[in-house]
Amino acid sequence: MNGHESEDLADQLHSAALHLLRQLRKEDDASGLSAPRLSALSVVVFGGPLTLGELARAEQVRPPTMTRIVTGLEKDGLIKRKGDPRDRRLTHIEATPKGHKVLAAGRARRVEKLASAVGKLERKELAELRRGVQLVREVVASMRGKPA
Amino acid sequence: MNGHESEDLADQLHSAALHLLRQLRKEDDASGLSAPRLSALSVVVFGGPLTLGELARAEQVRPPTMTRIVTGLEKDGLIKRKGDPRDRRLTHIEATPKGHKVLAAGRARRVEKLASAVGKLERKELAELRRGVQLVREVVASMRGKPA
DNA sequence: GGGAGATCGTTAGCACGGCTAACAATGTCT
DNA sequence: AGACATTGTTAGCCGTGCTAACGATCTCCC
Repeated sequence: MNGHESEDLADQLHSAALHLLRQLRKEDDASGLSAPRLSALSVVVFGGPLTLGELARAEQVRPPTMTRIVTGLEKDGLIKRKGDPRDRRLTHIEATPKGHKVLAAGRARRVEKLASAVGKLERKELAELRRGVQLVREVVASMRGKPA
Repeated sequence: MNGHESEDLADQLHSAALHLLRQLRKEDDASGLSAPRLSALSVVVFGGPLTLGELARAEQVRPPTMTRIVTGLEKDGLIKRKGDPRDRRLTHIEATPKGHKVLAAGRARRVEKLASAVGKLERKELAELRRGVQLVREVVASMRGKPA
């Protein structure tokens, strides 16, 4: 087994993700949204209305955590809670127009940042990066599958 | 400009990093160390003794934050503070034998996890992933260069 | 119908990590 | 010696993650 290679790769992946998020966080601060809130908002905007529990599972956090994230987003007027008439335990969550707008703005900001950071990358490298991201997604999915 | 591509890539990179870290955090929990602590310990172990300020810069956090991380690591007996006789403002930080051991163990654990997650990846994909990680590192470095 | 149990979301309370502001201690430089 | 800079710490705020416990609601089965 190529233990050494995997070992290095694990560490570098870990480190790269950590530092990338620290950088992106700074940028996303401009929208007044933390990474978890932005991520959750994104899911709500693109994933249509969904319940709090579904959102928690999608974001891989526990319900109490999602309750607070949602509360924060609602306080900012970015999303809205809606009760379900058929099952009154459920809370459906949907994005407000402002939510759509803020997400788009943050997206634009991040793109601008990434664009400058990616400026020196050749078209070919862009494709390689995209491929790498895809592989990371697969790895994460694989990890989720077999817990520990 | 290929705005659409960059936009998607930015989001996916963001999301992938976020979810990857959430998964790795669970694994690293087994060592009783959070991601920031583990990362800092790693720098100390491989980067030799260095001052708290240097460590803070390396980890891209503010000194007060690093003070607490270091305090936690010291309480666990993984690192040791050492005063500088020549400049008594400085605090040198070095890993204890236990620190080396714990880091190695966590590393092994993570490798095991990654190995299973990567099991379905072909050798070629491994190389692609490595390439992707390298590009992420460059992007992060580029971001650091031009702040905002 | 009615009670047992499952499910959903919330609240309470803990630990941690990020920040700024303010401070003491120390070093440096004029 | 005195003014200034640098280093690390403390205090205090906010956000994120968790578990435990709870109320409300739904379901299922007798």
